[in-house]
Amino acid sequence: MNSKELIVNTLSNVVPDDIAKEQIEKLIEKPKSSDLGDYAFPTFILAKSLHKAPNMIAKDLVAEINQDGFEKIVNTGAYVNFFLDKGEFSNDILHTVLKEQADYGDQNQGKGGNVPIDMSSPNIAKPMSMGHLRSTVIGNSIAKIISKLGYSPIKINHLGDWGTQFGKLIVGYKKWGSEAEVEEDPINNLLKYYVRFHKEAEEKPELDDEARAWFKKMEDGDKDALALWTWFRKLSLSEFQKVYDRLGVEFDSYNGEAFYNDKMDDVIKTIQEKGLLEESRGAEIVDLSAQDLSPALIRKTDGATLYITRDLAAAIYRKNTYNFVKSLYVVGSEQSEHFKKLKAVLKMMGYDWSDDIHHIEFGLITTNGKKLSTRKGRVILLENVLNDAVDLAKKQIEEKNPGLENKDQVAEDVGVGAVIFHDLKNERRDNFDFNLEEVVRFEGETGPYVQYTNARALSILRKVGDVDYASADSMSLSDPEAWDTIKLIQEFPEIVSRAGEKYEPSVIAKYSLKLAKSFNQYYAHSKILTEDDGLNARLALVKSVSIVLQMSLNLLGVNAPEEM
RNA sequence: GUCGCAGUGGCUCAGCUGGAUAGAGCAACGGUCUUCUAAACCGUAGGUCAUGAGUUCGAAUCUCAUCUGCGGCACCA
Repeated sequence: MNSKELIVNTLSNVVPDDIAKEQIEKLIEKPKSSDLGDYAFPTFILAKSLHKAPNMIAKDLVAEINQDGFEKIVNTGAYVNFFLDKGEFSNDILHTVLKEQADYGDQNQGKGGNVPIDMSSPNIAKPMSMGHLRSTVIGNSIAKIISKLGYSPIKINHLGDWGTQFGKLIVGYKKWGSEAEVEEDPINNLLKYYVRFHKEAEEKPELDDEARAWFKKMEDGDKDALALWTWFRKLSLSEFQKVYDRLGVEFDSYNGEAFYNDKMDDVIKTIQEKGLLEESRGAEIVDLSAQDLSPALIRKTDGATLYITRDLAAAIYRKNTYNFVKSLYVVGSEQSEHFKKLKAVLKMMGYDWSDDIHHIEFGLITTNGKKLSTRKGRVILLENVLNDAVDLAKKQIEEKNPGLENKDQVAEDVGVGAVIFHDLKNERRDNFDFNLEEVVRFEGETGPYVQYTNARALSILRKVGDVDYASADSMSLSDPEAWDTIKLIQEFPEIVSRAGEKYEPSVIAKYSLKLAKSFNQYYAHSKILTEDDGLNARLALVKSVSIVLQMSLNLLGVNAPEEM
């Protein structure tokens, strides 16, 4: 019986019969402050039926209640406050964590079901920006979280490797570029052509016609055009790979837009067969006015397909290939309309599984309050941000721990970790204005703070050497200084499932900060390494904290250096 | 115009399905390293939770309206 069940049972013996156990369980809450106990039962709802003031009810309940198994049960105002037996509780939880280790918190609500996650999806020949970072790290973290909940995530990098921008790129390259230049620094030089193209096209609209012509050649299978496309794609991909390596992200599929080129005719045919395709203003659409949405443009006036056509093909392909239980798209919230349409069209096509598609939207990153724009050259290069962060981390190490052995690796872990953590710390939907100083901050509520806490815990464990605390019979720890930390460790499984249900890595990030803070407080106020009866239990606590902190960081995709 | 998202101390944000005096972190000020890593810890100061109604025993949390900001709104993705 867990502690909550114990409380429900205890209460149900003294509360009027018309209040069901489930109802009691729903009413039980956690007080804001530990001084008020570990759980509380508000008595307001009993006031009417008992014709008594809530304060009196709480007092009477406490007088009647059986206190066995608790440290104490008292009333404060209208609340009945429960204080758990610290020794027993800590003994249970610490044993569990030390036994299960990295499996602690594992759950099986997913039952192995496949969950494709559309994430990252940078555009070929453009640098990865902070926006792509968001999609990448959020998707990666969600993959790890749902994997712990028993799902099988499939990480798909839906590369932007097709479209009219390649026509522009080819024009730009032919006019202003050279092979040597591109080989030397592919992304930046390709970007240079792209930005210049847009600048010059403002004056010379005929450039746009040229670009369209080149893209048409690509679609028609022209050898020269496709050779250039293949080359750009290959160079870009290997540049992207460098960033993914640093972020520790791997993909199960790189099927991007081009992959669906030969799969769209079938989709359009099906839409037509179901009688959904209409002509409007020279284009072919699916009318969605019944769903209060603007029409889905399936084919342009010139016969070319569009974004949604491709996404329909992709959605169907993924259902056929993976037979998913859910299909996730980690894409900015400015596209929420698009996903509503996508789901609506699928539904109209008779695919009920469209309900299993979820748009995991996130807020956009701005600079000085303005949206980033590749075309205007207003980008924040992810690589620069990572480099700056790592440099700063290196500097900190030189200052604070100059004797550290693998400084460069640790600087990489800390710098990159700070950037990832910063991105995941807040709710996904929040917009944020990019501020380098804030992103690479190492103090306070940051990734490095959590990493540092873990490193200190590990340092203690290194110091004790061969004390066999892990197999000790008793890990009973009634030290009030340690109590908040113990309770937080116990909460971890609940936190993981909440993060999974909401597709919200910030739940994990916030939790890791709370646990780190709580442990740092304990650390600052208690001497852990003293020879007394409590040593085993304290070491078990330190070990448990480090296990859970490392797991939390891991779920976020952040490394946890042993020393820093 | 319309739809969506948001509005909490100087700044950045927590606040779970409504509940006990609204919490953190930065920044400011003041303390704590001969003792387990001071990337830490402790303290002080700072908020009529955008505004106005409503529901409720009880609202930052739910409903409606208003204001402000951001984003989307047919041939980009």
